This record gives sequence, structure tokens and C-alpha cells, in this order.
Amino acid sequence: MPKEKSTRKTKARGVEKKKKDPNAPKRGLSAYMFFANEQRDVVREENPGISFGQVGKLLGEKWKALNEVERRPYEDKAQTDKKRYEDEKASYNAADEDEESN
DNA sequence: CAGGTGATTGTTGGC
DNA sequence: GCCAACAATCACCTG
Repeated sequence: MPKEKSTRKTKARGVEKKKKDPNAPKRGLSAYMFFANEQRDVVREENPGISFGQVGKLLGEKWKALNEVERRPYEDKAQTDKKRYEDEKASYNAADEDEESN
């Protein structure tokens, strides 16, 4: 069971020591990201003048408020985005074999 | 084979 | 540029 205490740990790693990738192929976005993109302007519209605290929270609440079907389009994108990352990883792997000739 | 870990993704808003 | 809740993710590496 992973410990989810502190929200963001940014660079504060607690494990031995892992080195980041040179190309850092990053991962794909998350359904939430796509959903947020839509609500972002919507939520803010329903709550004009609210700070991130409200928006962020409301976003998460509404996010789940949606039904699987509503999340589908977002998940779909998330999966597609994932593939996108796969591509990076592919290049990243290839680069590892022959580094950049440059 | 199985596990868990971390890294990342995007929103807003201020310094 | 970074940080914060909010959520998902899930590929990565290891023993």
C-alpha cells in the first residue's frame, strides 16, 4: 500500500536513489487532465472569481460526479495520450542504444 | 512472476 | 518557475 501522505513530493525522493532518464519520455496525460481542460473554463464560469482552491476541488468532485460514460471520452484520450508517450519511450529506448549521433 | 514506486500530466493564481 | 489539492496512470525496474 503506497503511502499517500504529502501531496506532491516533486523531487523529494525517499528511495535509495533513482536517476531520471536522460530523455525523460514523460508519461501520457490522465483522464483528469482532459476533463479538467473542459471543466477548467466551465467550473470557472460557474464560479467566477474563485481561486484555484475552489476550482481544483470542484473539478475533482465533478470529475467523479460524471458517469463512466462521461469519463469514457476522457479515458479514451488518456489511453491515446498514453500511446503518445509510448512513442517517446520508443525513441528514448532507441536513443539509449546509439545515443545521439548529433 | 509479482510487487510498489516514483514520475508525470493539467487547471488556477500569486511571488 | 514553483507549489498547492484534485485525480488518474501505469511504465518502469527490481528481487
